Amino acid sequence: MSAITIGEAARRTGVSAKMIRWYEATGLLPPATRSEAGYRHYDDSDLHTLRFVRRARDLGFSVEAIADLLALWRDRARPSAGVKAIAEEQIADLRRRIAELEGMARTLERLAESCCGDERPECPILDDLATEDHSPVPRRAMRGLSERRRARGMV
Amino acid sequence: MSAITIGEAARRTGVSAKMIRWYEATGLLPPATRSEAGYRHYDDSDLHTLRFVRRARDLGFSVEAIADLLALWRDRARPSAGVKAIAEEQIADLRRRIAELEGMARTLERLAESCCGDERPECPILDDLATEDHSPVPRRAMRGLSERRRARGMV
DNA sequence: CCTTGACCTTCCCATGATGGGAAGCCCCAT
DNA sequence: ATGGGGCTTCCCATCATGGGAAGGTCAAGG
Repeated sequence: MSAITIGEAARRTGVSAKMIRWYEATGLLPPATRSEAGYRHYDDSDLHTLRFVRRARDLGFSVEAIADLLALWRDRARPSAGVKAIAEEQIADLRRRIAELEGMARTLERLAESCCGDERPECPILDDLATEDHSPVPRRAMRGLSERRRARGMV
Repeated sequence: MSAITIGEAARRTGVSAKMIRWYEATGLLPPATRSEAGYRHYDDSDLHTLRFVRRARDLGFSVEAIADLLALWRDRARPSAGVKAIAEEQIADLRRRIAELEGMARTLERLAESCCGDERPECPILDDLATEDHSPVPRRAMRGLSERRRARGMV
C-alpha cells in the first residue's frame, strides 16, 4: 500500500532525500525498510515522523534537540515538563541570538545614518571600524564564542 | 621596534592566532613578514588592520564583506556610497535573520505558554509538532534555503 | 526484448568561521 | 644544556546542508 520511495517522501514532507538519508545515518531516524533492490520505503507513520522533524527544524531546534523531542513524543506517558523545558531552552537561545543581532543592527544603522553615502570619501562607517578603542565591554559580553559564531550565521 | 609575534598580536587585537593565520591563508590579509626562523611578525599598522577586521567581524560582516571594506578603507579616494551600500546590505541581512528568529521565538512562546509543564503527559507543544498541516504559507515564504540555513545558526 | 530516462544507491567533497590537537622547530631564562 | 612556552604546518571536527560522480533499478514505449 503506502510504500513510498525516498523521493516521494521528500516531496510529501518537505525534507530533502539527502537529509532523510543523513538523519538515518546519524541515528535521528531508525533505518528505513528496504525493497529487494535496496530502495528505502516509507509508510504513513514514517511520513508523520518526517513532518514532525521538519516542523521542529523550522522552529530552529537542533537535530540533537529534535532527537529528544522525538523520544518524548513516542513515550505516551512522558511528563510534559520535559518537553516544556526543551522548548524554553530553545526560546532562550533564540532570544539570545536575536539580542545579539539586534545590537549589531542598531550600531550599523546608527553608523549608516551618519554616512552621507555620496561620491565624497568621508565615511563615518570606516572611521568607526578603524577606531582603536571599541570599549572592551561589548567584547567581554560576547566572550562565549559559540554566540558570536552563531550570530554571524555561520551556516 | 614594534615587531611582534602572532601570539602577542592576537592578545592585543582580540583576533586569535589561528584566525590570523587563516585570514592570511585565504587572502583577506597579505602575507606577514617573517623572521629568519619563519616566525610571523606584525607592526603597528598590521595591528590596526587586525582591529579593523575584528570590529567588522563583531558587527556580523562576512569575511567576504570585510575584504571589500578593507579595500575601500585603503583607498583614500573612495566614494562613501560604496561603504554605505555594503553596510546597508548587512543591515538588511541582519533584519531578515532577526525577523525569522523572531517568528520562531513567538511561535514557541505561544506553545510553551499553553503547556502546563508538569508531570502530566498532555502537551500542546508535541501536539503542534505532530500536526500534519502547518499551512504551507510560511514554508513557501522560506523557500530561499540559505535563509533557513542561516536562521538555524548553522554554524 | 531493448533502450531511455527518471529514479535509487553509496561515497566523497564543499560550505563558513572557528577551535583542537599533533609533530616538530625555536627561543629565552635558569 | 635543559625545560617550558611559543611558533610552524597539517589534519580533523563542527552543524546541517547541497552537489555531484559512478553505478544499479525500474517502468514505459519502440
